[in-house]
Amino acid sequence: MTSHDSRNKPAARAAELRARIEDANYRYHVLDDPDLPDAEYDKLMRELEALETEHPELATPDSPTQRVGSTPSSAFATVLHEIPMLSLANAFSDEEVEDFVRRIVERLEIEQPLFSVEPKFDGLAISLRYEDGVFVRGATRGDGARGEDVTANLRTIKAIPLRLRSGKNEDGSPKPRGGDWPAVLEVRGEVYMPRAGFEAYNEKARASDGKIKPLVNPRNAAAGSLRQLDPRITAQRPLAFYAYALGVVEGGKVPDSHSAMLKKLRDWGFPVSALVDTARGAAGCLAYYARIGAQRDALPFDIDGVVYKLDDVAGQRELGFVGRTPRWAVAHKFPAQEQQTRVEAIEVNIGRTGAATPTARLAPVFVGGVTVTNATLHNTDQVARLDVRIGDTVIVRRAGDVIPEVVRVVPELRPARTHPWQMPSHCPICGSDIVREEGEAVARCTGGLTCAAQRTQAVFHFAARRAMDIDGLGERYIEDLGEFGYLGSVADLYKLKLDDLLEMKRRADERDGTTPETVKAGKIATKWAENLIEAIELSRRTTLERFLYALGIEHVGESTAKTLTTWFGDLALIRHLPWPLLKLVPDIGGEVARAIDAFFEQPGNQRVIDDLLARGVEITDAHAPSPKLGAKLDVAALLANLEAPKLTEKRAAQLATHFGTLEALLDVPEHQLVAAGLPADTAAAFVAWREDEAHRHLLQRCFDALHALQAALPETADVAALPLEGQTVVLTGTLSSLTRDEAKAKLEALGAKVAGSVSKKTSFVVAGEAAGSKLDKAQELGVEIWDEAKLLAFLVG
DNA sequence: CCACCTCGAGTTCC
DNA sequence: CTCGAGGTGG
Repeated sequence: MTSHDSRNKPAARAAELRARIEDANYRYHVLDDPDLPDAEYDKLMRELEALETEHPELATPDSPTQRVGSTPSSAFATVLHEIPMLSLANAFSDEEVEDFVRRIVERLEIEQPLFSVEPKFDGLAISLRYEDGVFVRGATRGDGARGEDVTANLRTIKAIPLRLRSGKNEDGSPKPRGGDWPAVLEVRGEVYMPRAGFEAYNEKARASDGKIKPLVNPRNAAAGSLRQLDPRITAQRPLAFYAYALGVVEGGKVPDSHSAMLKKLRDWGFPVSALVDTARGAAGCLAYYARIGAQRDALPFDIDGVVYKLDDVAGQRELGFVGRTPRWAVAHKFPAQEQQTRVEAIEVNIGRTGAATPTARLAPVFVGGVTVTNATLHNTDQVARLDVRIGDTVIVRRAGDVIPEVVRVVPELRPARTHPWQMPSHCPICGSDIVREEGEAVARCTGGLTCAAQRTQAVFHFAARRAMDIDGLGERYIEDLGEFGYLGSVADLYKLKLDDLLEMKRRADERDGTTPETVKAGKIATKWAENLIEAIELSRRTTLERFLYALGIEHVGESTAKTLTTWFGDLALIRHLPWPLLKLVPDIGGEVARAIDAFFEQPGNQRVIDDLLARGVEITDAHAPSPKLGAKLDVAALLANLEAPKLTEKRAAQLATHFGTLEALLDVPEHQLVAAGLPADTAAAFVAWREDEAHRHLLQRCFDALHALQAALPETADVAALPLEGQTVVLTGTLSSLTRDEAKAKLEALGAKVAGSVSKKTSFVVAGEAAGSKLDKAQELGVEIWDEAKLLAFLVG
């Protein structure tokens, strides 16, 4: 025996062991036909481990022993999906499926298209990347464009091959070394937890006396398991995997039909569901749906529908996408799971604006994978429509996959002596009147900020991530701070000291009779309070947009806050604008303008703003009003906005040209109005209107504000017109080098308005990969179309 | 005046 | 996510 041989002997044995183990995995997970008893498998694994320990140089990253790494990570890196991970359009009825098929028939001009059909697994979509046949990275779907790197956790799933098997020749003989896979291959599929594994795990959890927490349902279990920071925990979870799609493919060819591609994936070592099949036309798809639906409860895993994909890849390419969903595939969902339960109470929630929302408190019921105890009833009308009463038995369903809703009452199970539910006349929190305005769907508590519920919600909104972004200020803390008098208004947040928080906590603990954690820990645990103080401190520097949104003005959400910011630029101006002036701005109509005006007219609100500024809230992006505002500051338009009787746009224009300024109108005698060409009755009506003190005051405020704005307006000479000023742009398809949000922000920065749908007013459409109907529409209307390259060139130049 | 679109607000569960 | 309501354009 040569020394050469003795060096290679362990290496040869290791390779042999790996091949045996991989083959066993393949037979078990892919072929579903195990040939190696568990004990034997374990023995091989132990031998391989021993060998690799003895000869560390033999250990390779794709060895089966390397499935469980040992280093818990502290966070998951973000992975960009070069080819976005799709979301599918849903179909809930036969008609929708028929429509889907008809569209394909019409567009492709083919009869009876062939579909690759498969179950829709209820798990977690992931993407696996193989380079030269070796698994290098795996990521969650995330938002489709970017997900989280969960490679270490995915490695622990035995159904996921760490390296690809050689493909087969036509005659079934294995390909030579290296296989026929592309140099880079991304495989998409679903990680799921088989029901048996789920049950077994929970059995163990129940036996563990609470040491192991039971899993809620297989779907959440799969998602939760992949998000474990420590792969050793993931390794203990019974996870499996099915492949069903491809992502990036480089340096190699893949079959040109979906079904052939799935076969190929199987050869390469990926589990592909045995339930995948092909079907022709809508009828074939619906038959498949019925067939799978009948088996659903007996399947070893959860599914929530079936998926139909046009089998022919060339056809897929031709059909393209609408937004982020392909036109060549659809998910046919099983009907939402419905359950019966009892309404134990109907409670009223008070929102930030005082909106009183009835909520059904339900006997806990397991629907669609979660235990539901609450369901919103939206408003009084909805309760009346359903005639839900306390004590009723109702059918509950999870609408749109998430939000529980009461579908109907089961009348035959209604107990005796019930009566229709009525909105209480007084707020359950503060006792103020609950009033429903004429023609409105919502009833509101009139308590305003004297109502603890509204105050809490207002502060919660103020602190929200998209508002002032005070991290860690949750509802409970806000309630406690309010209860113990630390929060008269949101401005008091910026007065809080560490000691205040600790004192608040002490009193809350005392009230609840809980042992303060500060004592339990044996030392003073102040970290949370320090963090909160720090978060409040960080929130001080903010933008006008966030600040306005945070104030919680009725009808002013993120978008309107942005509109106000771009047009007026400066809080000092905005806080004194009368509503006729606000109304000059596009997208701000009478309702919104009045709401803003009314908010700032409240002295209490002005004081809160003063306090916020005095306590160090700093708006970092104040600027002069938009130069565009100059054109809007038109006396005629402003006059028309006053809504004085009979003062139509035409009359207003007449007055404006004749008198030039608003001031003149405050005292101009009636006969001069007539002399200016106004009909006698209009002039009289105007003078009468002007008599009213409130109206005079409004006029006064209007011209004060007009002057203030005109003074603040930048010199027109300075106006460097933004390149996309006045242009409306629509984005469609997927851009590869930047996200839609980023593209939107960049275009807006150049003055463009980014709209959602194409009309003849659209200046141009930016079409990314797989652009859909918006592109069609643009072509139809002859709207200019840019591709990504042109956009990038423009953004750079 | 109506149809369409966009925005705001409220909501559930882990 | 879904509903209601406000704003705008045809």
